[in-house]
Amino acid sequence: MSAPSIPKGTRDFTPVEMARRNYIFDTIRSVFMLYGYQPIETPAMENLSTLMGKYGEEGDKLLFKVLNSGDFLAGTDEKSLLARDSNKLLKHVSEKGLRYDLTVPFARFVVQHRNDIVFPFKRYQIQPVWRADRPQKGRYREFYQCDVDVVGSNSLIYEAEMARIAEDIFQRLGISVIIKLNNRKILAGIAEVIGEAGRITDITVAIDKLEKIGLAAVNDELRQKGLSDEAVTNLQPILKLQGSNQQKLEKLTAILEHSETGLKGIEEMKTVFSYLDALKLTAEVQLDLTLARGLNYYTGAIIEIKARDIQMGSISGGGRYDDLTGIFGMPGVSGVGISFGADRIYDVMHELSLFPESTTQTTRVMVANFGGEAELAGLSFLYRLQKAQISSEMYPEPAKMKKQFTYADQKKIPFIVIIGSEELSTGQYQVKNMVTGEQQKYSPAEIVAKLLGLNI
RNA sequence: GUGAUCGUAGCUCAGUCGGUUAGAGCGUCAGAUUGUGGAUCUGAAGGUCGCGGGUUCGAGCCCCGUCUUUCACCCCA
Repeated sequence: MSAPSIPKGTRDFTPVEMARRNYIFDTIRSVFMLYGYQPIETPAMENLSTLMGKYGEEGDKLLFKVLNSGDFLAGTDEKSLLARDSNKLLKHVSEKGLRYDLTVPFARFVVQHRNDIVFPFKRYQIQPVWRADRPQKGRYREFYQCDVDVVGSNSLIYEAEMARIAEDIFQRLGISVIIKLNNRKILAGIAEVIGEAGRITDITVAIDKLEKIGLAAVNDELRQKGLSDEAVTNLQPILKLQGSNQQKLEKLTAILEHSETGLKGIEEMKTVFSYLDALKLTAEVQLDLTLARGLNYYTGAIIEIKARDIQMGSISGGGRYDDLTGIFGMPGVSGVGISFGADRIYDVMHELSLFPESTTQTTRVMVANFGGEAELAGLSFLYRLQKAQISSEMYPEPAKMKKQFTYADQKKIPFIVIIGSEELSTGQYQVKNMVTGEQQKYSPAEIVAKLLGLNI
């Protein structure tokens, strides 16, 4: 039999890793709750009809599809079978898929539960998502997203709240970040004024690469996508836009003076900046026009967060979506949210050594096992410790002391209680502090009291 | 999806031009120490060289396929 394995891009997590992951999850969760968000969960699988077409063409390809159970070929027609036409075959053999993000399932959830929800609805959701991507640095096929969203309000206060939450979380985790902001309306306005209103996606995807491949290559790509030379020329001042956020907004106001949408986007951006000011944001916030984000449901603000001092994709991203619920038959409900990539945050913290040493929580007390009557007394005392809410365990057999102590040492258990024949006769148990090496005798009641008081 | 790349003991890695029985450090286990961990010393166990096929008298090493890892593109948390 060959060694067992797990699918490409998936991972096991050891107790040490889980302690660190939980540290991240706990931090994120407590901030979400602090800002008044409530948890929900949705199934790992959604109907394919819920997922398809929400993430762009590329997203559809990256969806994991689940084969129908039973005789999955029953509903297929011979023509597409013989033609090996996977696309046509798909809808007959698969009707479910693994969730690709948490935002679309959330929109579905809101529509389905609209009568039970108080709007504006503030929810958080921490669950894994799956993408059939090729794994690479910071990219997995199964990873956790931690989403906060609020639906049922157009208030730009929530845009600012997303940034506020992000800063709060990353401050607590000790990660220094840059918050990048943009607005789809500004992007739409740009497309409008250069005379290519229908090409927002191509334009944004191309200018998103500005930093990576440079101005010339972006222009080449734009022409290749079919933009006129004139449009590309008109785009240049926008691509070359520099200065402070305010200066950029002023220049943009002039450039977009004939685009109503564009001006609205600028107005929104200014309002968000004023809110951020009031919320005392201290992280660097950049107006970044190259920030586009491929997910095609965003309509207003776009937010993305990158860690400083490290080469890693964005560790958090989100934005405003005006009509995601409309796709599911509930129009006119606007939402805004942000997603934190727990696995990338882990990788950043690991590489920058930001985890506190004490994330691993283990047993606090081990009761040594001497067998016979001593074993029974040990068990009784063990239960007494556990009733007092002290995390404790007993060594399972009367092995050599060396072995029992080595076990406690390796598990970093800070205390050992020794109950042997001598202790049984005096009623005074030995307590060894594994950090200092000190050892003293106490009555059982004293031990419990001491451990509760020590709080180590 | 396209193009590269990696895989040898639990971990990190050596392994010459294709040549006998594949090595080291760390870790593990046992003992030195029969009621006391970390340090030291002694010893031991541990391998289908990712998997499958091929070339060869002979393959860890060469060739093909496959899986996995890492990386770039695409896209993204």
